Amino acid sequence: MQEQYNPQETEQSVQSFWAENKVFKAVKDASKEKFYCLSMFPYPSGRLHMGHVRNYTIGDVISRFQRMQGKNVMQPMGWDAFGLPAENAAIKHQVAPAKWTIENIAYMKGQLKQLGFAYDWDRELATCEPEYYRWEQWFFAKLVDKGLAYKKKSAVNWCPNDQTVLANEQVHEGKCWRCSTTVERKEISQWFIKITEYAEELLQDIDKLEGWPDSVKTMQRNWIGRSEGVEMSFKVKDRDEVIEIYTTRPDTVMGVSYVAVAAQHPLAASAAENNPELAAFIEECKQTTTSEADMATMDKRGVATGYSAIHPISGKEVPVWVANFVLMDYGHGAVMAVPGHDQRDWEFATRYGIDIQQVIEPAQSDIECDLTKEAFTEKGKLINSGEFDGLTSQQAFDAIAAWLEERESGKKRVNYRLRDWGVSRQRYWGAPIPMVHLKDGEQVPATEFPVELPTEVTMDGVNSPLKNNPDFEQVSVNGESGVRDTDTFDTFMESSWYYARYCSPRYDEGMLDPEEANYWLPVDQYIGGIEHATMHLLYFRFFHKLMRDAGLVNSDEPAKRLLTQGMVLAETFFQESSDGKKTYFAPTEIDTEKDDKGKVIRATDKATQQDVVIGGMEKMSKSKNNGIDPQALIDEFGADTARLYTMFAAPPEQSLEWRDDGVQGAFKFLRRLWKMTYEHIQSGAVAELDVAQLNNDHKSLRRKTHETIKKVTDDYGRRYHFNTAIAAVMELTNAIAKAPAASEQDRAVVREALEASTLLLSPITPHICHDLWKQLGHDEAVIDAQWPTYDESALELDEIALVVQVNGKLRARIQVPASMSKDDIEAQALQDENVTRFTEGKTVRKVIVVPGKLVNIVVG
RNA sequence: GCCCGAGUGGUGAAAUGGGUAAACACGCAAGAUUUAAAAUUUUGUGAGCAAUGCUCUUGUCGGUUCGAAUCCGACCUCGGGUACCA
Repeated sequence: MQEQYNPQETEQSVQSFWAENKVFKAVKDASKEKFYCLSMFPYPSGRLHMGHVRNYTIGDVISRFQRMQGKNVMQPMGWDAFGLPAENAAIKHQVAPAKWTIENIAYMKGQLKQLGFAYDWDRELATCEPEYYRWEQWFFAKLVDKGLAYKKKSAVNWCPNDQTVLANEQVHEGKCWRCSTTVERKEISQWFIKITEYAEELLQDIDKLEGWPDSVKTMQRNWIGRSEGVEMSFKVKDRDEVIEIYTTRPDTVMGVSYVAVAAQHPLAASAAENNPELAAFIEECKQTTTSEADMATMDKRGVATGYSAIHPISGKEVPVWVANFVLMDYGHGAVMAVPGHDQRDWEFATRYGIDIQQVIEPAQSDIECDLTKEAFTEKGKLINSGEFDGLTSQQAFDAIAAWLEERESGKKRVNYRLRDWGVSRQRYWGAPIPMVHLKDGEQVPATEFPVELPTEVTMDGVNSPLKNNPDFEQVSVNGESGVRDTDTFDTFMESSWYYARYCSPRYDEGMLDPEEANYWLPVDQYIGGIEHATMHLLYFRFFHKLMRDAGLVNSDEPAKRLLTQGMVLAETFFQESSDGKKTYFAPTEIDTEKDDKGKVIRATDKATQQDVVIGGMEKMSKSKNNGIDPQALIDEFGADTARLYTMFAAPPEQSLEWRDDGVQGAFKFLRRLWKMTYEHIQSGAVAELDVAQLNNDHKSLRRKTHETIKKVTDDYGRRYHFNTAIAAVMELTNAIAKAPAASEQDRAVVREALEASTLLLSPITPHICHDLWKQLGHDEAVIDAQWPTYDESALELDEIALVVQVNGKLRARIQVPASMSKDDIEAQALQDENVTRFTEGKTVRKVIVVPGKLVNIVVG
């Protein structure tokens, strides 16, 4: 054994050992319990950043731990290869998206290998490969046949100058990020998948997700947004139209003082014909983005149509307004407005001088209700509501629904906030939507797959290379000539089923090999960023149910356990040009000045020495250019240090502001462990451990060893708190350093402690532990070693330390025999000198004894 | 705006089901070693004070409890998501 720890040498040789022996190849084996551990695959943006290192180290630690527990572990890796950044890079660097993506994959794969992750690389896949997306296209065609996919008009962000569709990310403060033109909404025809048909099941099955964090489950419930309400119609006076609305507060219906419709509502268009003010307003409403955050924070405005609607119960006339906050995509594009009992309606009514009617009064008189200040939005008792007066909100819900139902002007209805999934993207770098438009206007699925995306293309930044490309567009289906859809799929499509494809990635007779899929699925542990809580993780669950209903898998949910890692954040720096365009700087391009708390207070561009704006801590991403590349860290200290430091910095679920202050410390610890093992081996023969012969020093180190095994096993297997697992091993190694090593029996106890440390750390720092394990005299590789178990008898204590409090304040510490009774403990505590100082002259009112912990004496 | 989180020493954090606040590290200070430095190593390190001890301290304010970082209420700040970034 070498005296010095040389991470580069160790890591290279251990990695070759793994590769040559195909140590991580996963093969179906019905005799063993399987464990499918999956980390969310990366978008190949160019280089790994610390968020990736953190995510993949967590997955690797869990995989290695489960394997040492005897499970048949499968841990795959692949690439979420389609997406917008490739198109942006293509335009910026004049390189085809496919080429750029493939080069990035090659580089990042090299980085993942350097980090020593236990992947079965034979299962690698990239979503831009035709062998992958052909099955997605095939599956979509099935959904079309089943009526689960359909086409409808829907709004996109449109840049009228570039004549192109923009993603929300490409719109900054309502303006195009390239040319700063004001962005408009444009309605275009697009494909949708009926996720709403599965809304109820997606909601109900959240209860089955026992291993998922509550925060994610709550977010999904709220996202699906089930509500019970009433649907009713308001006739438009002197016209044929009817306005359909949905409300969750039918109890307030007698307080309706206007009806508001979306700017895109047909009634708005007809009213605008003779109303230039309204026409101008509708035109103006086009100039908003499609993002919900923008809609919700914008100034709420409206214009009256001049039409009146007839209240379905009272028969009273109320004005019809067009309002910018009513969404055409949600419900029927119209709402009833009750300013007395809805805050948004109240603000709108106050602004435009519309009546505010109180129809609900508080159930108790001590609840404040002043409609001149704000709406009263709580439930209560009905007033000013004719025959419904006196009912509670709850009773009125049913009574009003029944009243409407009898007269066929309304009914109860369950509604969901969840909308159908729009999957059409007017972009090039994605999986082509396999639909063909025939001459007669009919749209039919392609019959041959894949519908291959041409990869030798040039991007001009405006038009998709698929458009006006006869080689791609012209096609014949069943002898009829047609034109292909030139849109591509939302990239969430690919990431919704990759986990299933990993089970049989080369299978070419179908989307999934049923035997493999049903052996490995569901995923036992899924790991990824919390930012995916609603969208990806909902589509992922939805797709699993679609595949189940197509007979491809036999489970209801795709993943048993979910670990959402907190984001790795880093400071962002940018400069803003006069037209509002932001240029982001990488942290390496910036010099910073920090205050004494380490907060950045000034930043300058290294190249120009100009000040730049400090944008705050944000998640590491390509678009903010704030990713920290782990390469320098790996080059200097090795993968084990990078892995150890990342795991030691914080528990996985916590977000982490990146700083590398402690990297040296992690490296130092590994060097110390190496040296300690080296010295132990040099120090001479080791006896067989003889438990009967142990002295107190031996017992104490041995107790520490077994306490550590117990704690670390719990931290890995149940808590997923790797930072405290590492701290526990550090404590153990500190104890080893202080332990005597003179006799053979001394060294036997030390040997046991060192072997435990090596095994316990091996999931986190697998390279060094592989070497140390061999040096400690084992033939098998550490990855094939059995996870250690603790010896209950080693944990036993004769005496325990208790804390004594007086009125909740710590006053004394006492040593008592472990078997002492509560009464005797109480007596001993009351006699303690440090206690009597505070109890003297006072009455002891109560004594609380918490076994094994403390005694609290209450005096007064 | 709405939904979900988080806030503890100079710093990263720990305290697992209401029971000793600050484990384990980083940094810093002093010592040993060294011609010197690095490396290594020992000790100290929440704040204040009349310092063998006492008081205060987990974003702020209030509450429940023998006992609160932990539970409840209100607020402040930061992060994530908000349906075309992935």
